[in-house]
Amino acid sequence: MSRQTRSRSAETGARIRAAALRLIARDGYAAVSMRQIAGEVGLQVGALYNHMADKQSLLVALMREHLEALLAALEAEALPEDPEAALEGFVRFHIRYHAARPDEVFIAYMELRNLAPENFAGIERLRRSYEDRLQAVLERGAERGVFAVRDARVATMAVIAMLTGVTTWFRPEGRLSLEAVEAIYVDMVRKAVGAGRPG
Amino acid sequence: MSRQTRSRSAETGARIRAAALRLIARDGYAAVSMRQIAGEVGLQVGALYNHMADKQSLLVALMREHLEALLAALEAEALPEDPEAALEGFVRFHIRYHAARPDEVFIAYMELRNLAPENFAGIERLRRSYEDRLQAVLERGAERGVFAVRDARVATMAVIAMLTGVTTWFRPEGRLSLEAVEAIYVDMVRKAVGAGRPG
DNA sequence: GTCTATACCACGATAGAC
DNA sequence: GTCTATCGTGGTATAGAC
Repeated sequence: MSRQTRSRSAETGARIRAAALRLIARDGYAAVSMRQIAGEVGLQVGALYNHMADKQSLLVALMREHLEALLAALEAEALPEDPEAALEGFVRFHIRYHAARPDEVFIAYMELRNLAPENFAGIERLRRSYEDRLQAVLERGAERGVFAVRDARVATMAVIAMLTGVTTWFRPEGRLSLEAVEAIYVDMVRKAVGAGRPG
Repeated sequence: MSRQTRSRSAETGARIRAAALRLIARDGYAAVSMRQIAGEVGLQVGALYNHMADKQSLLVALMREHLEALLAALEAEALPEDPEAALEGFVRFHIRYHAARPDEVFIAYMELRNLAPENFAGIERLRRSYEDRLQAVLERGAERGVFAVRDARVATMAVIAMLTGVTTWFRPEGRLSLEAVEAIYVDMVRKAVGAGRPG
């Protein structure tokens, strides 16, 4: 009854977000209409507004869900304490997680400008919190003298940009397996931050 | 006369593209209306169509102009033949050129999905041609044994993603000067591709 | 919670006077 | 080459019946 109603409603909301995710990743937030999303789910436009306040909050929900899941997954990874091992773990995790979710990644990076300022701030905080995990690894390695990093913040941004870039060209059916790509990036990132060098 | 008319017309076209560049970089192609662009230039909507066939060809013109200028500027740079020197030259050039043109860069990377397929192909060819300049440097270095690169194509994509990422956070009034940022990236990129190591 | 119907507005693009 | 005016379409969001 009430439980069934609630669960059915929650399910519809999830189906709406799933459809919106796919459409927005393909065409962009501004180019996707509420009518399109409704059609994809088999609803009329008006029914969407039983599940969200407006179009903007739909976008916010997609980004927030993605970033919170990303953070939770990184937590679950439980990176080792050793900086070199933690760095390799982070690189492999980031590539694997992002390559598996190209739609979410695309939206979270490209649709930031469509967020109202108050929403932008919250999303940026989540992203920053993710970046800070990598930065902490680099700083720990630098302190211990196992990494040679001139500026941990810049190195963090450089590594994340490099890794996220994989989603723009990687195709599962392509020349290289994901495992092979991970290995190449682990190698490049390790070298970039001066890991494994004679002290 | 006819010359004046032509030059005035060309100038209006340039002002339209400049306004469109700024607006599209800020709000996205789909979110910017022809009316907005016209208003910015001080024209009525209809007048825009004296200078372009439609909205799509405006976007194509912006991207094409950017990528052609980028390629020409790289040519003008005349990278040295020595791989290590050429790599440093490319890194500094790419960061400097892109940091100075955030609007163009943003559009060229983010609005690809708004291109009709036939336009997409041409734009992608230009981008690929730019990437190939870096790839050639990496391959030459690898052949001579001065770089340690497992896969030149992947390394190319990794380096470009890393460098272009600078535009997402760099601010001239920020903590680091552009010169300082360049130096940090030269260092990281050199290490990432194994330059300057004992043979 | 979904439906039909609609309010209200903005869109890209074009026509024709000047 | 720019203007005014308009066509035809589709946008977000809401109202009220069921």
